[in-house]
Amino acid sequence: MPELPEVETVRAQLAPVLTSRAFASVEILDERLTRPFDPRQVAAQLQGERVAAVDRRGKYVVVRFESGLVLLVHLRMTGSFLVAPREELPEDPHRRAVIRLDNESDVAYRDVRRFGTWLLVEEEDLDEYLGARLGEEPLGTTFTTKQLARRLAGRRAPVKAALLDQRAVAGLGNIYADEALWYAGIAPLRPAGSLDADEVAGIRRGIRRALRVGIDRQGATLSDYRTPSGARGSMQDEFKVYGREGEPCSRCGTPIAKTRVAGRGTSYCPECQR
DNA sequence: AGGTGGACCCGAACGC
DNA sequence: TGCGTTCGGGTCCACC
Repeated sequence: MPELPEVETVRAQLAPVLTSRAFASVEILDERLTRPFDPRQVAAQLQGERVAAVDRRGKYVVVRFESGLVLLVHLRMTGSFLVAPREELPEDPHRRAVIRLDNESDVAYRDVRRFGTWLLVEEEDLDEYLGARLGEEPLGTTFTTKQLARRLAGRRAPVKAALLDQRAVAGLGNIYADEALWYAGIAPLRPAGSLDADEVAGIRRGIRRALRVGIDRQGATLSDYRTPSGARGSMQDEFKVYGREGEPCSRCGTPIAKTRVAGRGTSYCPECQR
């Protein structure tokens, strides 16, 4: 599933393809993608726009145009891009949109489960939109132990649930939350507000470590995820707990356990996560 | 107010 | 073999 490392990999591959190019034409094939807005109108607004930059915030891909228009893409669970030379995109029943650039490239957007979204906003409204939904960037300088502690203080929810709240820290999903808690040696069911300063510091380090490893490996490919060049990530080979139920913990040898936290499948080591 | 659980989707995995 | 059922995952929203 695309979490921060997967989205960052997508951003990094799309940036050189899109930057300074204009959208010659845009075709949106699924009305859900732009809901509640009319896909024909969104496509018309995008046509002719020239890309100034491709950024990322949390799990959003942020395509900035020279005009000040911004396209916010959220891949949700199965969204992906594929870049191909003009007219060479393969057949794909799950294709939801096609961008034809003003050079020799086409960019397809596919999404099996159709949860992904494209939203147009004006640059002046961007910070308000993202600020209402997202906390700090976990790999940025403003993501401090003190800042994270403030976000967790007083919360009775399990720390795993708190880390999945994008307003606490932006970009973690089910997989990297579990990985981060394993690195930190903290049990996922611990009430978020019960953690002391050292434990919060450990979680901050665990988050950054899990995400950095994920970016290094170009994300994790479980079933659908591909980078825009069609490649698979290899983070799944580095998982410490996710999907490793019954296998020995690489730190202490205890079999990895699985439970449910806040309605999510949650993998952890029952021995060395306290 | 803060926490939980359902809805949205659909392919894969599972059970009979 | 073939069918029906369950599951999962990010976010929003209704409900407690």
